Order: sequence, then structure tokens, then C-alpha cells
Amino acid sequence: MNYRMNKQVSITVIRRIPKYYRHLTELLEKGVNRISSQELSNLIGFTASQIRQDLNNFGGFGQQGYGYNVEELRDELGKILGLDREYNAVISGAGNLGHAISNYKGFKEAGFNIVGVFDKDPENPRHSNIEKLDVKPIEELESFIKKHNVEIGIITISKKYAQEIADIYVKAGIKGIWNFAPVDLKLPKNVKLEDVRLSESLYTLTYFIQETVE
Amino acid sequence: MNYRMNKQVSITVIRRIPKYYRHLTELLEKGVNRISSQELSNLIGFTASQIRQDLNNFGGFGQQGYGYNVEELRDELGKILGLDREYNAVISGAGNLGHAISNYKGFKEAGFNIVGVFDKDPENPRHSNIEKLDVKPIEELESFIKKHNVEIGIITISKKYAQEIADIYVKAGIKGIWNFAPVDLKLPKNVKLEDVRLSESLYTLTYFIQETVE
DNA sequence: TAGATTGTTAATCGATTAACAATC
DNA sequence: TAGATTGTTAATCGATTAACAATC
Repeated sequence: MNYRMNKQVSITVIRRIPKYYRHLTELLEKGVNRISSQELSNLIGFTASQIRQDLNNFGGFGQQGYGYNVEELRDELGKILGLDREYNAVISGAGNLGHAISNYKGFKEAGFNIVGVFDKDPENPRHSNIEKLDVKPIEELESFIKKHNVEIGIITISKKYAQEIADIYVKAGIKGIWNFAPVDLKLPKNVKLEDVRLSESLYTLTYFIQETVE
Repeated sequence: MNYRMNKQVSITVIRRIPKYYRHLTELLEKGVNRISSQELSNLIGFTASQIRQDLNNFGGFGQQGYGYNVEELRDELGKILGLDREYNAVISGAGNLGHAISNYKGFKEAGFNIVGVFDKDPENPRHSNIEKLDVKPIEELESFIKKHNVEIGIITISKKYAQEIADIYVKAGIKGIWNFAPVDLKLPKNVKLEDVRLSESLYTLTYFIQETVE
């Protein structure tokens, strides 16, 4: 571990790290190898001061008079986010959303392997095979997770079954759940939860749309 | 307009409103017709104090000694979010994610009508028809928006074409863009933008997964 | 060395929580 | 009326910005 990690870093800061990571990755692809907090600020839109504060939660990645080395900083942030290794993941819910995540190349490239897709009704033709993965019945989920060293459980199944799936994930010893169902899952605190709230995002948009009109 | 609206309400508050809205909708379905800030607190997890502060940004929806009327509060928050009317929306990008959004019943029920789906390559069998909607070529997008009173443009197309689509949306007079592509769209400020950053969400999860291990 | 830019402390700003008077 | 619970002000806490000494 290369970076410093004293006091608990606030969730507000953590949620900005992936944004830095994405921009640094793009800079790297463009062949930029050095950047100052001010230049990053122009790019991302956070203040230079905030950027320096954020990064200093984890250590002094920069160099006075020079700035930051793009590749080094990107790699360090990648390590902080845990992106320096691969993860096996399963999806429960073989609808369109499950398909979308399973087929998305970007996740594979980032080191996320979708090793299994499960559904209540695997024979439904609408849930037909995803790429080269068979859709398996939920009954096999728990043993599959244990056998294949699965750390991440994705929930794209309907709201109705989400907690049931989460319970299986927990029982099988999964480490984190990425949940797309609009329910508040109850989990033991050693299992991490990240919710994607699509409706909430959409409703925020309509709020601002009408704001203009008034 | 029934609710008060003085000073600009902060984005932090706004992003909590859909959460209240969802819980109140569920309470209503369960037949609960009255709730106190303390009971809401137990349900949602925000403090009772914060709930009262949040709601009072928009007006006094409660009654001392009684609490809040569930249906009335839900409806008021719905109005605040602009959910008291329908919206026509189009999707650009007929991949799995486009399909997922287009087929999701919840959006239809909430008043969002997907009136058109567009793609660079509408003949691609993988982009085959979505429910009963033909997938149309991008060339028809601008005129379609103008003709069908479309207010919301959804972007589920690849990163590469996202800005191009956004430009067409803007030119056609769309009011808001719901963007799933991992790019920073450049838009005039009268067009509202809401980004869904799936990767950023996933990377936050891996951060917390490894946190436990260390 | 001189110039640039970080790392970090201090100041400010905003958001959350606590407390309680108002009132149903 | 007495009890409950809001609406709202004041206190606290945390996050952002400003400023500048350290240093490459």
C-alpha cells in the first residue's frame, strides 16, 4: 500500500475520486503526463483548492513547482478505489438491465468479470442467453457464489425479489451488493451496499426542468 | 402552485425529495394516512430534525400535534418534483440500456412516455424493435422532437456519439437531458442535465469492499 | 536561483442537529 | 385542556475556499 490513510475519509470525498480517476485516464490516453491542480480544476470543475485537499487525504501525490504526474496519480487513485485487481461478480435478474450491465465492455476492461447470470425464470425467452452465459435458476445461486469466488452481487431483478436475493448473497458470503431495485435492502454491516436510484435521478431532472418555467 | 418557494433550495435538499416521495408513496399504498417526522425518520434514516427542515423549504405541510398527512405530502412533493404531469421522452442508443429504460414499467406509470427510440444503426438486429416502437435513424431525431413535443432526451448511446446527440437535442429545443454516457456534455445553461454515472457508483462500492479488508 | 505549485493551516461558508416556543 | 408535534431559531459540525509558507 503506497498511499497514506489516516483519519476516515468522508464519503463526499470518496465519491469524487472516481471522477478524478476518469479524467486522469482520459488525460493519459491523450498522452498528457503532467498536470497542475489548476489545470485539473479547469477540466473537472472542482476548485484547485478542493482538488489539493481531496488528494491530500491519501498522501502527497504531487510535487511543488511541478504538479502531479498523470500516470502515477491515476494509478494511486486506482489502488485507492480497489481497481488494481479483478472482481468476480454475478447478476440476479436477466432482464434488459441485467443484459446491459453484462454486455457493457467497460466493466470487463475495468476488471469486473460477470461470471454468472441468474433469474427466477431462466427459461423465459426474453431472458435468453446473455452473450455466452447461460441464465441459471436462483436455486443454484448460493453454491455458485461459493464455488466461483464471487465478491460482488448485482441486483437487477424486480423490487419484489430484491431482498430475497440479497439474503442469498449475504448467506453465500458476498462482500458488496450493487443494487438497482428501488428498495432499502437490509444487510449486515460487513456487507457493503451501493444503490443506483434511477428514478430519483430522473425526478431530479424534472425538478430542474420545471424550475426554469416558473 | 400550492407550495412556498422563497430562496433557492440547495441541491442537497432537492436530491432527498425523491426519497421522501418514494417512501410516502409506499406508505400510501399500505393505507397509512398520517405520519410524524419521527416515524418518517425511523423509516428513511434521516433525522426528524432534518426532515422538518427539508420540508419547510417548501412550506408548512404539517400540523402541530398531528404530523403530516401522507397523501397530501406525497402529492405536494410530487408537484415540487414536476411529477404532476406527463413528459414525452426520446432515447438515443438502442442497446440494452436503451431497451431497459424503454421497457421499464415504472417510468411509464410515473408519467414518462418514451415516444421514440433512435440509433446510429437502426437496422442492427441487436437493436431490434423495442416493445412496439421502431428504432429510427438519428437523421430523423431533430424533426421528431419538434413534431412530438418531446421535453426529455435520454442518452444511452456510446460515449463517442453522446455529444453529437446532445447537440441535436439542444437544437431541437429539448428541456432536459438524462445522460448515461461517461462524458461531460457541453450544454447551454437553459438545458438541464442529469448524469447517471454507473462506473462511478461501482467504483465507490469497490472502495468500501477493500476498506473492510485492510 | 527564480518561478511555480504543492501541502497545509486558517477563515468562511453551508448543512445538520438541537432546542423550544407556537399551536393544533 | 393536556399532549403531541410542528416550524423555526440558534448552536454545532463539517466541508469548501483562501492564503501562504514550504519546497521542488
